[in-house]
Amino acid sequence: MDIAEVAKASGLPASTLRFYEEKGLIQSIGRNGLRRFFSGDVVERLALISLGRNAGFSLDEIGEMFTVDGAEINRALLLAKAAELDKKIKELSAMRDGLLHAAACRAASHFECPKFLRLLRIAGKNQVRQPNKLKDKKLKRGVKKA
Amino acid sequence: MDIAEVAKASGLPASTLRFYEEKGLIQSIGRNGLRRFFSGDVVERLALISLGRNAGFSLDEIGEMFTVDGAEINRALLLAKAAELDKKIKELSAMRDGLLHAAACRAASHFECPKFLRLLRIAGKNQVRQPNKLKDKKLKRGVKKA
DNA sequence: GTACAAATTAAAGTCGACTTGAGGTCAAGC
DNA sequence: GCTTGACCTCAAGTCGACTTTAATTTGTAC
Repeated sequence: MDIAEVAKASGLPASTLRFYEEKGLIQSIGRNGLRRFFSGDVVERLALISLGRNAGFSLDEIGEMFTVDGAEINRALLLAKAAELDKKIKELSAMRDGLLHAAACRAASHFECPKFLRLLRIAGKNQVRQPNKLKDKKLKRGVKKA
Repeated sequence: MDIAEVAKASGLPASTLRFYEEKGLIQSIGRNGLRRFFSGDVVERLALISLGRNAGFSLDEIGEMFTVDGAEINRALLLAKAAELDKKIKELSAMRDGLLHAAACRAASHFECPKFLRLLRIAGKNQVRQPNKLKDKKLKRGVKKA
């Protein structure tokens, strides 16, 4: 497939595909003159990458996770990442419950509501700071605002 | 409390506190000369902000969510954000299961494993692109690498 | 054989969330 | 009365993940 086809199939702009190739996340299977040529597999790989990004992993992490070093995958790393996600899921659940409660609660300030405060503390447990995330901004191609 | 006390109590650097104030996320209750003076409440508010960041909301979103416009809170917005989190939670769960499976599965390439591919597709449903997230990098103060 | 849409490169720009740096103010201790 | 350390402001810098731009270079259709 040429880059335009991959772009259409994956929903990613060609510039991103080139960028990913440069980072080593995907590979073109050759060139037709200057033009890259990709195997169909790249589309699934891109899906996996998008998934990882969506789950909050950086491109570098994704690279580590899904590269076969030799023939042996980094199983320990995958398990660690799974555990990370699990923790994150618990935090998000607490946050969601907090929001739902805040929307329903009648206390003028949430800080006066013991239930809310309790959720705050639960969610605050083993918290991990991170740059920025989730936010859906540049959902230009294919995906519409949630 | 002065800024150093808030910094210690919240685990955030003073520079961040100034930045948050500038963005309108927190307020100092006055000045002692040049020096800001904060009420103790700000610490809980900061906890809430950290929580929101951790859940993937941008500072602007957090501002919208937890500002009392008039006396009436944005309940609809809170519900919408809760729903967003709920979706995210489902995606992360699928991803986690995918990782766990990948770590256990014997197929040389995951792309040959139907179970993995199925998880891929499930998680890929109503996906939402986002800038970058989760990653714990600048966890300098208080919080250690996960 | 020529035009042109599409691909290529390298470099620079963007965005959010902070951090860092330079230069200045001020209360307290010596 | 002067140094010091904590705080201040404003501007510029950083980081990850891309995007944009400008200047080419084609493959392909006519």
